Amino acid sequence: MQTVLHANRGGIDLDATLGCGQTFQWYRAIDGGWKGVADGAPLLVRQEGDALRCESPLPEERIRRYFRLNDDLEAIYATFPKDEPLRDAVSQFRGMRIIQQDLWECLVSFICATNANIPRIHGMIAALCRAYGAEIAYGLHAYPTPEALARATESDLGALGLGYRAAYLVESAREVAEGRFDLQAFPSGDYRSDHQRLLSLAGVGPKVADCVCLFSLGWLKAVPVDTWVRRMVQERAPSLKRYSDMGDFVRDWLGPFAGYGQQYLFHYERTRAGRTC
DNA sequence: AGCCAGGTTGCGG
DNA sequence: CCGCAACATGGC
Repeated sequence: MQTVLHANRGGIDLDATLGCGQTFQWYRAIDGGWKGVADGAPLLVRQEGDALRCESPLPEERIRRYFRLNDDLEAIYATFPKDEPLRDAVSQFRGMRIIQQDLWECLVSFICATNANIPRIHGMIAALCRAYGAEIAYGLHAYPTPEALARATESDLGALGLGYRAAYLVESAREVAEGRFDLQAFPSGDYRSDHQRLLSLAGVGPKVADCVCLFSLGWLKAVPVDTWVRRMVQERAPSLKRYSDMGDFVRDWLGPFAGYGQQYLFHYERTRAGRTC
């Protein structure tokens, strides 16, 4: 079915939202829109001003939640510091929204994302979905379920070019498929608790756990400290070394929506450095 | 060609 | 707790 969904204050910048490195299985459609998978279902979406024209079997509320269309971006921007890099980033990508992805999809994405660049992450996940994900529309594959990946072997996934991530993915898939790790327990209501529990999965360290907290669990204060964020922190606080200290520094710097601010800075720095994907 | 990439792990101090 | 090397591979 087709629907038009209007974004809350701040509008929507769909290209930035889908292209800023928080999700990796969206493709530009011929009409200038995007096609992809949201919560396991196919979704065609095109921006029309401050609204999204969508075609999907998903109910409207699921799509609104996926794109966080109810977030009041103007209110969030108002909490940001007046620092120059962030002001530039916000003016350049006004309307970019943190999205709220399915937990397992998000885990798969960011376990694969470790120590790889964004174009390569696209390729790895595309190969994974083609090989192990159900075809849910013409040419469009869903993410593989935990059960499907649990049946694979490390060398099966290695053949897809995942490198050492293959072993982590199979191990974590088995933890979930065999009931030792309960996805339904998230979110718990406490950011620290969610973050710590995610660390027990193979291939999930503090940074991946923060990506999941921010991009799936809705913890807008979660700050994934990757190489780009680390560089920005070390320009301002060269003495900081520990992951948790750098995260706390960014939360202190950017405020209660630090995860949102971090994403604007991340995308700004990366595109400024010449990256286009 | 060589460095870098949305890091994590397992080791020794 | 800390620092550090190994890890597998492709993009640029």
